[in-house]
Amino acid sequence: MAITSRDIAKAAGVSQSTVSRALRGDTRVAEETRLRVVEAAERLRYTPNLLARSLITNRTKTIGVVVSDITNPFYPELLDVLHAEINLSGYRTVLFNERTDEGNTDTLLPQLAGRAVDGMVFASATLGSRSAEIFSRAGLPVVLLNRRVDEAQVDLVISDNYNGGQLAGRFLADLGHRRIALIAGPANTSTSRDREAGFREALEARGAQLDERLRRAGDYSHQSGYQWCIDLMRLDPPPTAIFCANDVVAFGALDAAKRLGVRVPEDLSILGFDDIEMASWEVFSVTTIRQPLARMAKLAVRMLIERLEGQAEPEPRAVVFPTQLVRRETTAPPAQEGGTP
Amino acid sequence: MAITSRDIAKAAGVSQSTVSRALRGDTRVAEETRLRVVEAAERLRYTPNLLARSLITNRTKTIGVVVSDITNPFYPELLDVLHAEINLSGYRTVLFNERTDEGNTDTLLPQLAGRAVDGMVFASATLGSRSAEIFSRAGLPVVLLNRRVDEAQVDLVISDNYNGGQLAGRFLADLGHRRIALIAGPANTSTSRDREAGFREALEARGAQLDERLRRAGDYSHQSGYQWCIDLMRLDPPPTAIFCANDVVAFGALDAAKRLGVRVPEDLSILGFDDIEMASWEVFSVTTIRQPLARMAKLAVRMLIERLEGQAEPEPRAVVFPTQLVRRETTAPPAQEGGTP
DNA sequence: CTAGTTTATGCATACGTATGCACGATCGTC
DNA sequence: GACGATCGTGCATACGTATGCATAAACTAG
Repeated sequence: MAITSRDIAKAAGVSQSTVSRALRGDTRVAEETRLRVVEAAERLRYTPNLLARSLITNRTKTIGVVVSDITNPFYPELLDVLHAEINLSGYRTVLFNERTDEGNTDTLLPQLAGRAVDGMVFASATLGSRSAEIFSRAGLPVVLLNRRVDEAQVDLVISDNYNGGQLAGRFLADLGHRRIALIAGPANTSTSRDREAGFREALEARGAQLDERLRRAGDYSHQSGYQWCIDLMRLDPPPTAIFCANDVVAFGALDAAKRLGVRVPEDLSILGFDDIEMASWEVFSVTTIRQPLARMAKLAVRMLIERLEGQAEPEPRAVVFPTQLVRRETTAPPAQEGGTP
Repeated sequence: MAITSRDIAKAAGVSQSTVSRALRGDTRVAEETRLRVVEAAERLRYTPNLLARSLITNRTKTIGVVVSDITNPFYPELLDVLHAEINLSGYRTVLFNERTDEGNTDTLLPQLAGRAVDGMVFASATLGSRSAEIFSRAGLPVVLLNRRVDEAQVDLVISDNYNGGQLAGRFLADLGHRRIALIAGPANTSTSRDREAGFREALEARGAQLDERLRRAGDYSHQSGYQWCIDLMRLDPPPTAIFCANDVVAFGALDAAKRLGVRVPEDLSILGFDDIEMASWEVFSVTTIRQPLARMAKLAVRMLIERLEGQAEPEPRAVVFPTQLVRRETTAPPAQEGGTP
């Protein structure tokens, strides 16, 4: 049915091995026969069977990318860059959209150990998860993007989330806010943990320690921002600012504020994290802490490829990018308590 | 290095064939030896090499999904459902994020013909594109989701975009609008073409023929909605309503309106298409034409799988889902021309 | 002109699994 | 107790490609 290299061999009057060599550009094959083979291959529309090739070479030219919720706008943005960079390197992208929090590592494992991919990019590792370690130990190159995992001895590309949290805390405190709320991400993510730690440190350094009653934890979703913002604004007195662990959460909070008729930033300041594309949309225009996502994603792929092609030293590398405050329109000094006369 | 079925065979004291049969659940293998094999496999952490398996069975258990711009929120939503359904069926998802408009079908072709996937879901075919046809002709099952391609004899899952356009036109005209603008999608997409055709028909039927000076065409992006909305509102007189070929375009238009200080819906009505998740976010709350995207995506995968498993009749099927108007807060009757005294 | 070298090609095999076929063992039946 | 049926297992091979090794042909050098 399908056309194999043997068919080409027959058509070109050479052996199968010569076909293989000719098409792969082996210098030892004569120019004349190479042309004959290429011609025959094109005429018969031959395309090599990648499976058979991979079986021999033990390389699939495929990279797996794990995200936890592709519906969250944060990931498509990452995925876009990842995919482009992976393609550019001559690899394909296999997508795994796994709720890592549900602990279904088992679903992934067989697929990978089945040598279906050459390497993995984890864009959403959770702290408890041992998947990265398992894969790595199975000899599969792995790079962690955006999140850390404590034990794993793997390549790492993240931004300085602790410092990002500090920037956030400093900024809000310096604006004059004192009743500052926090909507954190999942406890088992390094991003949320580090951002919160930095945030707390900065607040404390300014004598504005985080009131535990103003702390909420969600799952980095729009829904969690929406729901917790409503919840927080019901307090008496309500917070004058909310630090959201995520831009998407900030969008949810903004939505809630609009729903409640709370004016942003006059009555409530909202601060996000990531600076995804949408954060700059006019309706949001959210002040946020920027991570250089595109550069991070690119580097992650490059590091993985390097390791795949065997040019990388064995020791795992960790690259940390700086974060940066981006001022937009969702933050302002708090309103005067008493109001104007 | 890696553990093969031969290692298991040795460990369990049977032949390689028996291992294969035992693990695949062949009934002809004795229960006792089956257990012995399974035990050995687990003990040695054996995972079958999928490449070798695929080479024999000629099935990779992998489905390719093509989207044109994963950054566009429309696609992640589709992708989420597609991926889930594909996983559920025991398949993997290979992602292709190709700007089909750039005609780089050539990048795709070798990968597929290389039997790297069992079938393809095209979520963003363009009218001119012959890729679907090519793949289909190469014996690779293909299903078109969301968009049509004229010539191709392949399975098709779309919604009634023509009728959706009619709903839009009818709704705006019946609200009393007469200066109605259109921001269309790319001319080479069936969705945009059909929506526009239905829209025009409905307007004409109400004596409110589309003014060509109020027509713009973009690329379904936020950016295009933003830019064209600003452009349209500079006209004198400006339109009182804009039908956007897409929710994302509508978001862009809303953004522009906010930027310009134009009140929505008081000064300007905005109507979208798709009803993606974000459309219901409070900041947008955009009136739109709903397509049952989740159901469409699920069906597309099911149809493909059916064809893969060979239970489907050879004739291509086309399923068309109905659309539906969803009223939210971005549409209202036009303001009185003269204003109130 | 011969021996040694280079060059171009083919032969054979391997990758790891699935499976048709054959064969030995076990069972039931009369 | 012998014979056919059934069952369980192993042998051999195939999938399509890549590659080490051998070899034939062409060439170089003395």
